Amino acid sequence: MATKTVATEKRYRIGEFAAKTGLSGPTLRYYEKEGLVKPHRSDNGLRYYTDADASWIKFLLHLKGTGMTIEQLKQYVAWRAEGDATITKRLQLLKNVRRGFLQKFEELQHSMTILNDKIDWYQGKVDGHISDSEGFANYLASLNHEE
Amino acid sequence: MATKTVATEKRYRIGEFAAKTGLSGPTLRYYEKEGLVKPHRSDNGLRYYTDADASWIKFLLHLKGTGMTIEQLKQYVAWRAEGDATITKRLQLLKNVRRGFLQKFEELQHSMTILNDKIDWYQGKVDGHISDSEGFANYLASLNHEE
DNA sequence: ACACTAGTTAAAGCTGACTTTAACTCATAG
DNA sequence: CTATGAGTTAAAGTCAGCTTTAACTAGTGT
Repeated sequence: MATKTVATEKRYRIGEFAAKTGLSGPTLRYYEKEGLVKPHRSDNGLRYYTDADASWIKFLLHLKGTGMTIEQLKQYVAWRAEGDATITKRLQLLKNVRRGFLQKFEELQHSMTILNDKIDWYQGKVDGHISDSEGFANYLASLNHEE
Repeated sequence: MATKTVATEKRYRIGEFAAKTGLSGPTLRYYEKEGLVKPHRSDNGLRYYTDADASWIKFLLHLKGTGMTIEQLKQYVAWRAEGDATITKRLQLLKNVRRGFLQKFEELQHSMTILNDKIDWYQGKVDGHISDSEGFANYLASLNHEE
């Protein structure tokens, strides 16, 4: 009789999985309570997570990183659970998220410009390239940057 | 006897100034309590702000936009009030802020890539370019994108 | 056997950044 | 003269997103 070998996927308990994903144990339980992730349970009742769960969490964190709130993620997850019928809704949601994100992104770039200008201005003062009396507004104007 | 005309700068009361800066009245008072902005007072005791205050607020909001917390802004403002002796400290603070910001910015770009890919993937499903069975992980791999 | 570490739950607490409320005054139009 | 609207203060409340606590159980190393 041949022995059947089952390729068993790696099981991560919450501590190991927390380290793997960069989240804390409590945060993982919190996400579970919110329905964002559904870990499995081994015979002894302890949670375990798989590599597939890790990919899922990473994807969620990317969505979160673009500005989606936990509530929006919950909505997304709920639609996902409903199956293909909700694909257009999910697509629409993600497109809305992207619109908001692009808007925020432009503001970030502008803020970055101002921050860089200010750093250059301070650096100029420190290095003596900019006169003691030249104000930042003047300096910005000289760069054709606003605000 | 010639009459001396003083060019008086425009005075904004809190409501008008709130509209001008996009902040709320309460937020302006909150910022004042935190020492981030010092409005002036007219004879009747009401706050007023000037265009210079507006520039200052806009600059603060840009710094805030790059990830500085209110606490960091308070530190910055405190150093500024101490005069030129703290210029290197301020420069250092802003450089630290920039380091953190650039880090976050890269993560944002990565998240953006993932979001775009996901949207394209859904779009492909909706348009029928992507087979019902092709998973997102596969799709990402086909683009040489990770996670 | 006993300590130590990791896990379990529900619930309360925390942080940052405001927002809202309460109770008031002051300036101006009708 | 009184109603309206904007301003004033201090203090309490809100919200998202965790984090901490309390009180417990279960598995592992010496």
